[in-house]
Formats: sequence, structure tokens, C-alpha cells
Amino acid sequence: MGRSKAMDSTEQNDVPRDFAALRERVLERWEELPRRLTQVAEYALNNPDEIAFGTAASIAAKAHVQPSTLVRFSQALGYQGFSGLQEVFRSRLRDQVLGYDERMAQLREHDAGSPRPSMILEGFAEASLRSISALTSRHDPAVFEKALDALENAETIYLIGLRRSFPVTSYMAYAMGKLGIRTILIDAVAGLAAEQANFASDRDAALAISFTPYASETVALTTQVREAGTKVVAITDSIFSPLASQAEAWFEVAEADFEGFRSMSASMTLAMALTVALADRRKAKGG
Amino acid sequence: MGRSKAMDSTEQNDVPRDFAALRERVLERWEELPRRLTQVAEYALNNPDEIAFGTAASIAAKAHVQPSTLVRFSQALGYQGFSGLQEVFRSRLRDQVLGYDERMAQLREHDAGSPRPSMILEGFAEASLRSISALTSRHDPAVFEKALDALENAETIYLIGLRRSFPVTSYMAYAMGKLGIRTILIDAVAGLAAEQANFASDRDAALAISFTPYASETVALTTQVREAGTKVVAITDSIFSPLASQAEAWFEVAEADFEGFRSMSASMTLAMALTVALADRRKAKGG
DNA sequence: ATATTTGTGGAATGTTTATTCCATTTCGTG
DNA sequence: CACGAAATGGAATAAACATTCCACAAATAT
Repeated sequence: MGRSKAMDSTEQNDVPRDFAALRERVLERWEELPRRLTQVAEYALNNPDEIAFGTAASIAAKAHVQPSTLVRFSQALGYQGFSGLQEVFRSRLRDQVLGYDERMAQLREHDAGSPRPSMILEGFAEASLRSISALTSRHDPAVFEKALDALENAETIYLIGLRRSFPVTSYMAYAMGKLGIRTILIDAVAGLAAEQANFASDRDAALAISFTPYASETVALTTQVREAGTKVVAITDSIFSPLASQAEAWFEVAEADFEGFRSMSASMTLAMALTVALADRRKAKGG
Repeated sequence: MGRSKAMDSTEQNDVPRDFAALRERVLERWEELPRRLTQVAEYALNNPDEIAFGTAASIAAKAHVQPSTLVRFSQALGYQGFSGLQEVFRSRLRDQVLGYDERMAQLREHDAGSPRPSMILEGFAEASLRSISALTSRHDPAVFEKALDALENAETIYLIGLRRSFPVTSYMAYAMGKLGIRTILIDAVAGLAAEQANFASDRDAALAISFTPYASETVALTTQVREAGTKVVAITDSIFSPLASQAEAWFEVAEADFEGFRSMSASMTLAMALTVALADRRKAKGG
């Protein structure tokens, strides 16, 4: 009766209303939460969409707890019940739904002046998206096959790519290593690039990556292994690349740029695909 | 009677299972639909998230129809009831962020005939696109600012990221070098990782990158520089990462994967953006 | 060791929500 | 204009659901 107006039957006032706040709250209180509740917290933060769409029962099953535990968890964070918590997860998805174009326009009009950090991120994201789209739309399966042919029977694959391309070759070295494909990553440590590539032979293959302006070392190394009879597959950016003429098979990757910085996403994506496709083929053959 | 086994009590087999198919179906049948049903159709296609999240009653009110009309509309499209229809709208939202599993499975069975290598490329492209979209939609400008604050005045930036994350750090080393930002790339050559990070001080900053399963070396190095007073910015994949708790600012990037291989595109894109944004800030300050 | 508090699982409960049913209206057709 | 069929609104019903409750277990304090 004589109750203050703020205290009606709804939620209290310091309850996290958006996902970021909720996550922070959970972390704050992490230590003091009972075992099952941390279990719920972990599941919730790792599977937010599950919470958004699921029912208390279905979520509880997947998180290996009881529905009542979900309610308790919600209440521990200040909500009246599970539904209040779920609403936060849903609004998170709602906000996310704003299309890419809208966000970009929103950003642009907000300050068209110097590029703010958020705009830089959007810019690179857009460049990456464009690059990857171009990759798939221009993709020629025949080239892919030829490249795999060249790499399939290689004893060792030499990965040649320095400077801007080094992230790609280093990734392939890691992934191929995991997949049991023998590689030598030319990293030019101690200036020993030429020596690292010295034992390449006609039983081996090389994967060379270079973009304008073509690093002279990369070109030289490619020529070197080529002359030793090694099969060459190249990833480069134009038919005028010195790598294209030397390769059994070569991919043209057009990376979009933002503020003069070229995306690497298409190259990385292609590298991943090549790596897995190769492992796949070898397995099919070996098995 | 002699009814085929496919016709059990659940949905029929030619019911639109994804949003695109549903939209097409609606447009096909637009002419033959009764008045109230086109009204629902129009509302549904214009407010898909409303359908995904709302209840039959709330949606009906907003579309100015009766709940029963919603059910009839759903049935007219072949669903058993409103819930079946709603599921399509929900999975549409799921697919925008996560839930690549279904899509991949779909892709897999859809063109099981087409050459597998192409499928692998498509798969990785898809994973990359997804990851980058998630990156921008979940992006929190405040975190970005905090990260830049930490990095802005650093004398030297230590780049810590091994194994799977090394491509990202090596890219940053390259790009920051070009931009006149002093870095030390921890590459663990000759096992000297700890020594490379030895001179980090409170005048420096570190950028640490690690994903599940967090390489122990990366974690140890981060702890090491942190204890020397170095500010830490982290890129990682979950709030439970050992890096998250140590960092002044940390980014959560959720990389989609394909066949167990995680995309790197979101991390790379974020790295590019961070690098350029940092250079931008320093220039604004220095000039 | 014992009492007291805190946490947990599972069934019971009451509310919300989708669905069905039927009376009434609208539309098309002879 | 009259008849039948299709569509519609709204109340009745059934299903799904979140929540509460209670007995029991675990942890903590006495």
C-alpha cells in the first residue's frame, strides 16, 4: 500500500539491460556464484543465441542443469526470472540485425571528417568482404585442380612468401604441419633464405605468394627452386606478376584495399582452402 | 492406407525451410491468398525480426489481425501452425551470426556431386564472411578506444602470438613497421621467446593474441610482460581466456570454422584496423 | 561432531501462449 | 437476389512453458 512508486512488480533498477552490461556483471560476481550457476554462466556467455531462442527446458538440458537452476541464475543477476534474462539476449540479436549498409551509412554521416576508429574497422571489414566475394565469384575449379595435382605428390612443400605475404605462408606452415604435410617455411631467418630453399628438387613442390610490388627475394627464390625442377604453384595479383609465368598453376587474387592497406582475407581464405583440399586428396589417395 | 512413410504427423516435405525459400513461396502464392493473409504476409516480410521474437498475440496485434489468422497463414504455407513458421524466422537470425553447422550440412548435401575442392573453398569463404560480419556487428567502440589508449603512448609494442595466431602478429609487425610504429615481434626463434620479451617495461605495451586451446607460451609471455608493468591488449575468443583477465582491453572475436579449421579472417581484419587506427591517432597527436 | 545455512534436483503449479472451434460476415456464382 | 463456399473474428480449449515449492544434499559455522 504505502509503497513507493519505483518499487512496482517489475525488475529492479540496477539490472543489466544490455548484453555488455550483463557480461560484466557476470564476471564481477563470478567468484561468489555457486557451482551450478557458474556452469550456467559459462554456457550462456558461450552460446548466447541459444539463450535467445531456446526454452528454459531446452537450454537447461544443453547446459546440463535443471530449469530451476536457470531461474535461480537469472534471479541471482537481479532479474525476476528467466524471461527477464532472456529478453537481454534477444535484444542483443535485434540490435545486431541492423544491416551492414545501414551501419555504414550511419557511421559515415555521423562524422564524415577524419576516419574514426569504428570507421576504420568498418572499412577493413568491407574490403575483406569484397575480396572474399571476388575470390569465390572468379574462382576457377580447373586451376584449383591443377594446383592440387602439382602439390599432391610433393615430398616437401616449400612455402615462399615474405613481407606482406608472410602471414599467409606462416599460416600454411602451421596448418599443414597439423595435417601431416611436410613443409619448409622460408622465413629468411639469419638471411639464410637461399640456403633454406637449397635442397628443393623435382620431387618437391613450392607454393609462392607475392603481390605488387613483388619482393625481389621471393621472385629470386621461386626462380631458384624452379630451376631445380620443383613444381611451382603461385598466388599473386595479376598476370604480369613474375610468379605467374613460372608457375604450373597460379591463382589471381584481387584484394580490395582501404586507405591504401590491402586486405589479406582473400589470400588467407584461399590458403586455408588449398591446405585442406590438399590434405583431403592425400588422404583419399593414401587410404 | 497405402501412405508413404514420409507423411507422418509433422510438417510436409515441400515446406520452405529457410527464409529465402519462404519469401519466394509467399510471392508465388500472393495472388491466391485471401485478404487478411496477404496483410500478414506483408507484415511478416517487412518485419521479420518481429516474427522471430514476438508471440502470436503480440504479432497479431501489430499486424492488426487475429492470432488465429496467423495460424491460418502458417498453415496456408504448409506449416502445421504458427510455431513452424516462426522457427524459420528464428533460424534466419541464428544463421546471421552462428549456426553455420546447418548451412554447411545443407551445402554438403546440396551439391555433393560437384567437385569437392570447390566446396572447400566455398566453405572457407562462407566461414570468413560470417566471421567478419560477426566482428563488425558485435564491435564495441569503447573497447577499441581503450585499446588505442593503451597502445598510443607505448615506446615499443610487443607482439605476442604463436602457432595459430602468428600470422596475425607477423602481419602487424609488417604493417606497423611500414607505419613507423616500433614493434618487437616475439617469434620464438632459437627458443628465445622469453628473452625477446625481457626488456618490456611500463613504458611499453603488448598485443597478445591467443585462441583455444591457449598456447601456454603465449599466456606465460603475457603474464611476464604484464608483471613488468607493460600494458596489455588482447585478442582472444572467449571471456574465459587467460588473456582476457590480464588485459587493459580485450577483443572477443568469434571465428567460424569449416571442417574444424577456424577462419582467421576476423582476427586479421581486426588487426589491420587496429594498426591503422593506431597510426592515425599517433599522427593526429604528433602533428 | 552438530547445527545452520546454502545449494540442488525434480515434481507440482499456475500462467502464458498457440491452437481449435464455431458463429457471423463476406464474397463469388447461378 | 439467393445460395453456397470461403474467410474472418473472437471466445474456448489445449499445450507449452516458466516458475515455485519442497525434500534432500553439501558446505560452513559453532
